Parts: sequence; C-alpha cells; structure tokens
Amino acid sequence: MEALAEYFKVFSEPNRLAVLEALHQGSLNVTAVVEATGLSQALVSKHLKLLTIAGVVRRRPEGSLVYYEVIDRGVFRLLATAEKQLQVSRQQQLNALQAVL
Amino acid sequence: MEALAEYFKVFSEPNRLAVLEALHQGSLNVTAVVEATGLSQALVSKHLKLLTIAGVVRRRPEGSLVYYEVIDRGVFRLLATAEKQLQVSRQQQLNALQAVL
DNA sequence: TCGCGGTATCACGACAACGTTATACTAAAC
DNA sequence: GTTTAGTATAACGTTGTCGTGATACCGCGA
Repeated sequence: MEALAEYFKVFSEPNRLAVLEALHQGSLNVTAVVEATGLSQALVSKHLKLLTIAGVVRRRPEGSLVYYEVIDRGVFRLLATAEKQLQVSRQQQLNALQAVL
Repeated sequence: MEALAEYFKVFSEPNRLAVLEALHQGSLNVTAVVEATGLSQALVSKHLKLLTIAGVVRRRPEGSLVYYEVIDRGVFRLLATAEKQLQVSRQQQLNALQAVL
C-alpha cells in the first residue's frame, strides 16, 4: 500500500503523463520529447529521470543523443483502465450533485 | 491528461489507500474506518471527503452515524491492475541495476 | 583542442498536500 | 434543554514537489 501509492504518484502529474504520451509512439530522444510536449528541457529531463527510476522507461544513449522508451506497454493499459474508471467516477459526481439539487 | 493526473493523485496517498482498503469489505461508518486503519478521526474524515468529492465513495448518513461505501468496485480492479504493473516496473528496476553492476 | 548541440544537475522560490490539535456541528438520549 | 457520541471543519506548521534559470557535463566534429 505504501509502494502502490508511490507508484500511483508517478502518474499523478500532468506533465509526466504528457511525456509518457509522447513516448507512446516509440523511442524518442530528449529534444524530441521537448518538442512533442512543449515543456522546458530541464523539466523533461527531470521527468524522464523519475520515470526511469520508477522502472517505467528505459534510457538508451546513442552517440550524443539519449533515447527513451517505455519498457512495458502494460502501463498504457493501466492508463486506459484509469481513464475508464474516471468516467465512472465522473458520473457518480453528477449523481451526487443531482441528489442535492 | 489533466483530469487523469488528478484522478491518479486520489490513489497516490498511502493513508487514502488504507481507507479504501478498509471499505473493501463494504459499508463502514467513520469510527469503524478509524479503528480499521489506526488513523486519527480528523484525518479519516478528510480522506473520506476527498474520496467522496472524487466520486469514488458515497456518503450515507444514518441516524447520528455516517456510513461510507465504495460506489463502483471497479476501482479495486484499477488498484489490482496498478499493483500488477508495479511488479513489472520493479523487475525493470532490478534489470537496470544489474546492467550497472 | 576548441566549440557546439544535446542532456543532466543545481539552487531557488512558489505552491500544494499532509497530519495534528482544537473546536464546531448534529442528532439522539437522558 | 443539556449532555454526549459521532462527525466535520478551521487553523497551523511541516514537508515535498513542481517549474525555472543558470550552469555543468559529455560526445562529437571542425
């Protein structure tokens, strides 16, 4: 429960999700991710480091470039599952509102 | 992506997961959750409020007690999916270590 | 060897979330 | 109507995370 919370935290930042989203298409170097997301280079580097430490993404230096890629695409399944569940929760929020009005 | 991150944030706190875990067995009032988790009453109240606003949990006053219950048990499926993916990531962390040593 | 593009890190300020203590609210019992 | 158990909220200090700007590092080509 401790570790699970920490794992969820990895996906709880919009910019980090944007970085992941960019890597959905495959392997990209840092600059490519920067361009795909519109985030600053320093910020992208930080998020990529976090994702690497989390074991979600792999770092592969190639010459002077550094490529990153999602290791196990099961994370995208996780994202999809969460998004689906989010829809359910949204509906419940509406129901709760309706019960009040 | 914005909203999805926010949704992940709901599950990114150990104590909140503990509260959810307690509600796995069904409907409980606040005091029961407090006893099940060992958290302070004020803290449990806060987390329950958050979970309610998030549309994950439903509040049902009954007399002077207030019962809470998970609305859609699909969240537990989400937790299970995340836990499974966590295992994968853990393995990748080990692999990364091994590549260094 | 020097310069340069690409990447990583540092130091910092801003801000949000957590947990606690104390207190307010509410409904039932007396 | 007062008390009491259960629940919610307020105020506060602490801590962690985010994003930025500046700078360091690294590999390569001139």
